[in-house]
Amino acid sequence: MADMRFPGENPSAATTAAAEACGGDKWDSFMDLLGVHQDLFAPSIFDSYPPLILEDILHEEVLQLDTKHKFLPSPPFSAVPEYSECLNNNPPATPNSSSISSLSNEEAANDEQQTKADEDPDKTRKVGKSKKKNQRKERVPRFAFMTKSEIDHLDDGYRWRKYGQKPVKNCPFPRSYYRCTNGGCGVKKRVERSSDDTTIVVTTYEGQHTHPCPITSRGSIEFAQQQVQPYIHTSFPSLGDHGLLQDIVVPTHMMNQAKDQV
DNA sequence: CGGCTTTGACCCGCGC
DNA sequence: GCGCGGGTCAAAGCCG
Repeated sequence: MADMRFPGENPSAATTAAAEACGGDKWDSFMDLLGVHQDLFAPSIFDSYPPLILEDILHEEVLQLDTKHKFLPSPPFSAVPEYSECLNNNPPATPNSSSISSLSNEEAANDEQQTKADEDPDKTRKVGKSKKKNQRKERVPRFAFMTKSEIDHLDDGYRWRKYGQKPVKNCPFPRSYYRCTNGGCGVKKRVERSSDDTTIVVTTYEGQHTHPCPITSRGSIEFAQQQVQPYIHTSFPSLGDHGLLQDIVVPTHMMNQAKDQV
C-alpha cells in the first residue's frame, strides 16, 4: 500500500467525524482500498467538503454529513442497483482490523468459484467442475465509485488489462471487465455506465492491490482530475450494521485536492 | 514483438 | 431440465 501521508498532519475534526460515522475500522479500510493512507485527507479537506454518507441503502435513504457532524437528508442520490446483491439479512459482519473482508457468507460462496479461478483458472474452468460448496473462501473486499465522467475507464494510477465486455440488461452501455496487470495482484474492476444517468460511470473494484501504485506522476493525477466530476461514490458491501450496505460518497474534488498535495 | 483490446464461446448459478 | 444473465477465457487482431 502506498504510503502517502502528510508529514506532521493530523486528521481534521470533520475527517475524524466522517471516519466515526463510517465506523473507524471501515474508514481505514476505505482508505486502504483506495490505495491511500487516511492521513492523505488530513489538511482540513473534510472541513470544507464534508463527505456524503449513504447509510441505509436498503431504504434508499441518503444521508449527508454536514460540517457540524450531523446527518441530514441529502439530494436524491440513487442506490446503485447492483449493490442490492450485497443486501440481505445476513448477520452483522465483523470486520477484522486488517481489511474489510466482510462479505456475507452467502456472497463469499458466490465468489468462491471466481476466487478459485483467480488462483488457478485451469482447475475451475477446464478441470474443476467439482465445486466444493462448503469450502470457505477468502472474502474479497469490494467497493464502487460512482463517477461523473464522459470517459468510462478512468486513470486511477494502476495498470489494467481488459479481459471482457458484456452487454448489460436494460442498459444501452456494455459493462467492461478489467484485471490489474501486476503479476500476482488479482484485483479486478468492472466499469459500467449508469442506465439512469448516462453521465455517471460506476466502477466496482474487487480485491486489494498487493503492490504500490505504479503511476504516481502528477500528470496522471491531473489528467484524472480533468475527467472526473463531481463526486465519487464508495460502498462497503455488507459492512454496515445488521448486514446493511454502507456507502460513502466522497466529492471528487476532495479526492483530487488531497492528491494534489502529495 | 509485447502488450492491449475485441469478441465469440464457454461455464456456472439461479429462477421458473 | 431449460433458459437467461453474469462472469471469464482465449484466439485474433491492432498498435506503438
